[in-house]
Amino acid sequence: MHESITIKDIAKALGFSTSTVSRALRDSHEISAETKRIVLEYAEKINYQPNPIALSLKERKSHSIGVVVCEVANNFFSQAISGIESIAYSRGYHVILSQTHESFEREIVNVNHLASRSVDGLLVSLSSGTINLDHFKKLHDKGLPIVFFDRIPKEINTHKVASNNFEGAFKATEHLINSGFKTIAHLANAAHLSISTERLAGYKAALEKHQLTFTEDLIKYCGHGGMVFEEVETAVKELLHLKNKPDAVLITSDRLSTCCLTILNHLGLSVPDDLAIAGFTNSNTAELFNPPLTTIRQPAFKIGQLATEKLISIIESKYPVTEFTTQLLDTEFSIRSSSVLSRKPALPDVF
Amino acid sequence: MHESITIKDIAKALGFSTSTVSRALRDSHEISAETKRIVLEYAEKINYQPNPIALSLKERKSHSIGVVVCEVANNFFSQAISGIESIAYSRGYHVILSQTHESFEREIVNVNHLASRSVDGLLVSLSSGTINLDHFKKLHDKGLPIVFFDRIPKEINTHKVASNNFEGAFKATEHLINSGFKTIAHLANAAHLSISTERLAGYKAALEKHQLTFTEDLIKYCGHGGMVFEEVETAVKELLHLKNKPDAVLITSDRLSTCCLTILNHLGLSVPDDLAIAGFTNSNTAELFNPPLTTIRQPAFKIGQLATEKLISIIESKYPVTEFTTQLLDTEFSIRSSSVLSRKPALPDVF
DNA sequence: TAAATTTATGCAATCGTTCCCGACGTTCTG
DNA sequence: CAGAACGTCGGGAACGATTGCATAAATTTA
Repeated sequence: MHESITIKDIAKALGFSTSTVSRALRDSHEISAETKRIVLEYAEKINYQPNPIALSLKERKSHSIGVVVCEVANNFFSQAISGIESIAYSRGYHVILSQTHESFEREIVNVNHLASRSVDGLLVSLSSGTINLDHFKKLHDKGLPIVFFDRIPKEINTHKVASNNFEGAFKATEHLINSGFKTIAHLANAAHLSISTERLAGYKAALEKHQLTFTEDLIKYCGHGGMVFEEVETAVKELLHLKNKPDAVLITSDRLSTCCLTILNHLGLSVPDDLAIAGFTNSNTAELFNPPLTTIRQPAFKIGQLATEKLISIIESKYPVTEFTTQLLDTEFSIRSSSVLSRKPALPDVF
Repeated sequence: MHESITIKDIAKALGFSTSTVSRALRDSHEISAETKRIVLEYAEKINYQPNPIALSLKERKSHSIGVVVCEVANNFFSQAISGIESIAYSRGYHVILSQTHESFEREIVNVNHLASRSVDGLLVSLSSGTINLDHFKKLHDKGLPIVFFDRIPKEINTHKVASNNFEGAFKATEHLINSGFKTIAHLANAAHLSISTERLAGYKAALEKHQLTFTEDLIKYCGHGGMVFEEVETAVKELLHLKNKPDAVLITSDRLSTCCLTILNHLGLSVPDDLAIAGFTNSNTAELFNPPLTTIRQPAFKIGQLATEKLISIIESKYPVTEFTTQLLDTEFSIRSSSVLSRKPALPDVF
């Protein structure tokens, strides 16, 4: 890739100046039709490609956006990234990927690495290890466009796109209640994440609406979100040994859902008879599970698309953007046998 | 992000020339210790960050690698990308993502877009729509480092990393034979992909070894690799209506495996009694399926890592690389109930 | 016909950095 | 003590493109 041709080569070959060539290629009005033709034909012939890095330097714009997620190999995030890529591609932006592995330090390093002017904007889903947002605030104050998605912070005023986690959890919990379950546990990701608090709130609201008392014991947090199997195993076992043993559990994370099902299968427990399950997951195969899993599915692809559109709108805005939105997208609730008792028919879900 | 500080600002503030500042920051031997101290302290104080784009222009190196895959939201590829990111990150490279959606045209556009000098090398898994490799050859001849992984071409001489598809298919087929199945169908991705031909060869070899005759009818190709459900549905139904109806099927693609199981469940057929299944998939939840799915799993993460290491080794090589390797990594075979008859005990797998 | 305008092009600065080369001053060598 | 050697530093040309300004020729206008 060293003998790459530049505008200078064209100028030299054709006897023009570089400015004339540049303008001809850009179809400037101040270049004669004849000159344009000559330049364009020659450029075409030798397959001239403008150097994007030189352009970036000049325009102070890299035409690329950085994506910061905890893990790529995850149903939700890979779908979201697919959405991000689709929009970015169509708008002429490159997508640069980085993973935090739920580590605060890694998030700081990645964000700064991306931000040190090689990226026009950032698309971020917070890591569970994030304990403060200074690294984002600093960049945001400097004027770097940032859009948060899925795991979003309250403290930073910018566009945010996420699922309607409250309603997703509310609906699923209400479904469990309507299906006849009385003691509903809650298995969650790291407690401080927006997805956790919002889903917990939805869960609580559903309990309250149906006059079920909320018990702290029934809430279990798994800080690693299912990445550490033992953590989930302990949590599930603790739930099962409770005096007020739950008959159902709402699981608010993808990996947690599958982990929990695995654990119950290993323990030889029957789902839903011993313990019913409804879980947040973006797996495409929940229907295939044994038993088929009742799921709350997030519109991951759409979330990625919307977040990217909003980011690019900030990037390309002529004037500073000060009005920001937080957009919540509805989740998709699918009732399957993991939450419907086989021995006694379930009550109708509407009532 | 406009008031970003440059080496010039430091020079002006400190009364040095830009060259001195640059050298001081680079810890050049021709700068006095005292000057270095002053410059470094000041740079630290005002949080100077070198402009990577200017560096790229100067060094003709972007410190980023382009990844071209058909689909991010896919178990195998998202795991592979995770491996790619892990190595790239540790070696100081950015990962730029693009998807072809199995389209030839899109592959050409993406590859050229990435290659037009904004990327130091390319990591490619071919799309199923790819009918010729001219776009890669052109770039490869120009000196752009390319490493292929998973779906690899024969015609281009460079590093390649993939699974040992032959052996994976061979083992699984032999397992089906040893489990007592006589008529083993083969459900595959687009016929011309390396993964398809290699897996087909493994399948044929196992049949041959066990004196089973190979029948063309029993091979069904799904050009969209399971992205188009109807295509798979048609293929499966055709298999089921064959005069020599298969009692087992080897499925050689991730999405195809789950699609097929879904279809069989929908048809009310019992797996493995009506039709046994063994499939290539990188799903983490095959164990949870109904029935648990016998799988051939590819070391996706490792493949991504190795491919990236090889790519970076070419990129950073002082002299032109002419010796290339094709590395095949072993697959992981997990026998589960989808391939083991419940009515009659299976024959031992060894023998 | 002189002046004003338009047309088509070149010059040179710019983006932020590196690095070759030259210019000092000091110290060492013979 | 002259010259070499060294240690420090600045000037300025790159890298590849864009663009404001100047300029020359051609054309129009008065």
